[in-house]
Amino acid sequence: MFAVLSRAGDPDAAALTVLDASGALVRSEEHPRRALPAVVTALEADRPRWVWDDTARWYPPLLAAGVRVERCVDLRLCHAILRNSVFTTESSLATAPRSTWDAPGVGAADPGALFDLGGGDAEPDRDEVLAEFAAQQAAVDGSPEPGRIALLLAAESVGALLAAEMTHAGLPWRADVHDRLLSDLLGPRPAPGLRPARLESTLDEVRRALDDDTVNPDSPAALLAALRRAGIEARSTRSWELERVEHPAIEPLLRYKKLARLLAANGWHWLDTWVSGGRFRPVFVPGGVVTGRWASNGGGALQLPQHVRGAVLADEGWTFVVADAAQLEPRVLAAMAGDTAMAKAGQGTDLYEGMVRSGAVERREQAKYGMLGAMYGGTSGESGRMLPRLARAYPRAIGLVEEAARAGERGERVSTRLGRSSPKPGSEWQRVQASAYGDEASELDERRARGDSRAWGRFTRNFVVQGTAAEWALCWLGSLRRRLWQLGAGQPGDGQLTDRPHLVFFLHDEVIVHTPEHLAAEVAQAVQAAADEAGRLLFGSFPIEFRLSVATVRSYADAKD
DNA sequence: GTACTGGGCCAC
DNA sequence: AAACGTGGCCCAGTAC
Repeated sequence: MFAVLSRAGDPDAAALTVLDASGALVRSEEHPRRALPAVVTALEADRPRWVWDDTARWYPPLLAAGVRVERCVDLRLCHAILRNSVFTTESSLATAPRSTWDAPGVGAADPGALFDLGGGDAEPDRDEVLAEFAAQQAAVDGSPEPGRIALLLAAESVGALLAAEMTHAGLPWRADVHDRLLSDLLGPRPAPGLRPARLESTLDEVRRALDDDTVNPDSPAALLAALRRAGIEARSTRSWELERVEHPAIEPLLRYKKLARLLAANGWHWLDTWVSGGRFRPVFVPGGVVTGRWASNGGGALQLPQHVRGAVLADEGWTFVVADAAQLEPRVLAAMAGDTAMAKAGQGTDLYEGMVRSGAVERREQAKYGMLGAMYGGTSGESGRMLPRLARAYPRAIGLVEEAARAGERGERVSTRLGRSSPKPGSEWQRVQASAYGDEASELDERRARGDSRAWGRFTRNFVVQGTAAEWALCWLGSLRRRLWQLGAGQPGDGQLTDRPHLVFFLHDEVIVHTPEHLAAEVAQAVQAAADEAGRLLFGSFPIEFRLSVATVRSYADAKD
């Protein structure tokens, strides 16, 4: 059963259209928007799949009213997948001209879209939503891989629910602890426009050592000039480069850079802007990255530095279960390539250790950097040296990424396990390639074409692995979400999402669950069970293990080993 | 004032 | 070890 929500004639009302499992109309009605929480709650008992144009439009007001739904179809996210997938190229959805369904959705709109009045912010009406839903079902039904695509659409959609739920719940964040942490490192909070005391005194040290009492180290150009005047032959002011320079100014300068970065990125201003009511509420953007990873808006949720994680503290009587998937990408690669040797190396152990034990390489670091290089397209250093040995030991896994790279170099699309496909390279790329084959092609043209071609190959090489890992992660999230909700049932006050164990953070291969303390052990089991389920959903009976490192901690800072 | 770019650094 | 994938976001500097 499907329950379709859309715009009604009256802007203060919404249209509800109920379809049976075959898509036949059951009933159609209109409700005032303020009545939606009650209407949705009543219908949710029948476990419909809610169908709407954009989860970020419909779900937050429901959550604010205390209403959680079990499942949905996010038509905009699904459209983006079907539009581009090599599994649905023949569908009328994929061959139709671009429409408002191809525009970024609510909350994901780029600033340039402000002038695009036909953009994704315009709410489609009932007929438009029903037509799009039908077109999507037809695209799936006509696909050579309907099962995979359908799973991907379901996973993408449950991700959209979860993204809204995590923003709603927020990541517990103790502003007082954060403030103390900043004061300890930087000195007390200064008046606006002034540097904190510790930063100021560190700056003095730098200036004295450079014999330059005005240099601003926040300006790379000015800093580089000052370093040169002091006899330091640096090509840039990057920390990793400066680390190798012997000069009394370097140590305080590196210390200054660390402190300045902390202040700028996660200082008091960040705290004022992004933390309120004891919660940090980033906006997650499902499907925001071409590979299918999530992006985020506001507060830099993709880059919470280790320094400040001590401020992430569970509520009284609650705790965190923090889990991350160990060596997720190489495990995903092993499974998608059907590389039983690599899969076996990861059984019951750290994958890289297993690769050492199997004799492929001597040291864990070699396995790690070798695999990272193989998945990113690295050629230099340790990773480049290890590639031939890895290719001998794991020909199927390495062969898969090499093949993806060659396809990208030719300008072809590649796909993930479930059928998310890479975009075609842009017209400029095509032009550069074509120019290298022209009669008057210069050596420069050829070099540029070769460079662009390899760069696109590195993108497609990484796309298949990163994108399939993102699919695994979505399945993991979806399964975990369901398990957590069930775990919390029957607890006193289990009506609200945040009364039960619930997800509060997700980053590529890592989750944080906020849970009442007495349920922590069951949550930890659920997290692993969900990982196992995700593995089966993507790879069936292929013997790949998805190992997690799971920590039950009151502070996020204590989660890393 | 706003828009944009390059340098730099954080995360996975 | 340092150039090799995906992001967000800060600052300085420049153009308008």
